[in-house]
Amino acid sequence: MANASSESLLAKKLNTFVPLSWDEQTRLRELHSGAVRVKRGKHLVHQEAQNGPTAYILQDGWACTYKVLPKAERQVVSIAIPGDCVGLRSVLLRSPDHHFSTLTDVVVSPVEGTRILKCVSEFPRLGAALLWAASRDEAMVVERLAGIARRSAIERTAHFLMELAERLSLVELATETEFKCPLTQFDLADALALTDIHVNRVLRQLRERDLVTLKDGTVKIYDLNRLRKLAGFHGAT
Amino acid sequence: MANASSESLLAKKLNTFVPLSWDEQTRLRELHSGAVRVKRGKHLVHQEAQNGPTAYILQDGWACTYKVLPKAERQVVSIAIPGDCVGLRSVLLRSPDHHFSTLTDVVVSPVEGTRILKCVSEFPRLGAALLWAASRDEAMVVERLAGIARRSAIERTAHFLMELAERLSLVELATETEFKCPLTQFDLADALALTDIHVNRVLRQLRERDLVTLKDGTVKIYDLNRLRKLAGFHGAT
DNA sequence: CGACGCTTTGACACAACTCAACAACCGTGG
DNA sequence: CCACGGTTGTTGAGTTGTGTCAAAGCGTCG
Repeated sequence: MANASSESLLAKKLNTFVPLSWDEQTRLRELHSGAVRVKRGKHLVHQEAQNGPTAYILQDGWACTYKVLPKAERQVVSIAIPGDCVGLRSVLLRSPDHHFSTLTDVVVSPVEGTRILKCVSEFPRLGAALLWAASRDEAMVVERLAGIARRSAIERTAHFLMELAERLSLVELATETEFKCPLTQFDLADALALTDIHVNRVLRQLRERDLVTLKDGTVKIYDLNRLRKLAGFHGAT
Repeated sequence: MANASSESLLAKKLNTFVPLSWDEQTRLRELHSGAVRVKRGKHLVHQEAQNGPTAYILQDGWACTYKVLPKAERQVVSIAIPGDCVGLRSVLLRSPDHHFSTLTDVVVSPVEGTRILKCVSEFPRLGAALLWAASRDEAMVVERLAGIARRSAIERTAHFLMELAERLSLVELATETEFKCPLTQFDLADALALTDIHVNRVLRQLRERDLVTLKDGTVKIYDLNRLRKLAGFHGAT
């Protein structure tokens, strides 16, 4: 799973929203110059340094933010794919109290909050783009809330996979019919609010209905229309 | 259910976070000078006027934001009580695609987005306070997500009531043991992701266990400690 | 008075969870 | 080389929490 190109995925994504000038692009590039490798299953400590909370730009690999409840295991709040920022909201707003962890081996660029804020004030359009990204995350949390609340396990799963497909294709990590997905069934369970066992059964159903398969870390979509209908997926946040 | 005092509830709430100067207070007051009555069950149209999206400051009564899914009924995303802003996030970020509606007869002050933004840039501390309020909302959405995902119906309900109690006491609309709650069991069902029928059963259980009652629009808490334990409530966002 | 909105209750169905195995696939070390 | 434990996936049998359907009670308001 190599980084697709030398151009930053984040830049690519933001570009589809607000076309960025060359100045802005380079500045963005500077922001995530320092890349760090982190092993899978690690906690990204979002340290309250003197420079405010740290955000992480994901260059490669997947991560997630989650919450732990007293009794149950963790509930994944959002999944981050290459080109996403983890902890951006914590910088813009002040929402602590959920954790970040890596789902695969990962390459990240830590960015101190103050640097982001400074950058935003110097390049307002960049700020607008980042805000867009943040509000997109926000919208996804709400969508997920509604989904978990009101969709059946199979609809939820279908929807989740389609959302992933859409997001991944924004950074050119997915085609119409296929993409890599390193999530285990445990991870899926944490994200979908199901048991790992039930995730397995649901995946079987999806397979038996010739809709999607998830095998060896790759998702293949066989019938986009029926899948979309099942998920009640509207797309394009 | 009269407006508790001549002082704005919003001001009261923000004050507990950032002490506001007299200037800031008056400016805040100016923001919601125009009060409008709206009947219960109305849609608050969050019109995309030339002045950007409109937010509403709730002076009196309750409202909610919700999403509608293709199949199911609506899912309430957040409940707004007096002193809250509806649609603030839509102003700061750009998250449309959920709706606002009133749960009771209501008194609101519509505020155009641009006015808020202007005010924020002139009075940064006020901005900080508003951001705090927004991020608090955000945190509650996440908490709700986790709750719906991982808590049982009774835990969820208990938690929800405690959250309400805490928020209401911030604007002095709740004592330690009692507060007014105009929500019907249908409303609760929409918020808790349950059926109205099951809400009823859950409320009965809570009553039979001598924890809380909801009767004639008032919630009475009988055993705070056990309730807190049941809900896994940590309080103080 | 009837109509309507809200609550309460019961009987039943089903989706998802729990518990319990087992199979396949690693990488590691003897 | 094989044995090993650890991780992930697969499947079955039985349980349970919620949803569904149906009906009735009770205020209030017109």
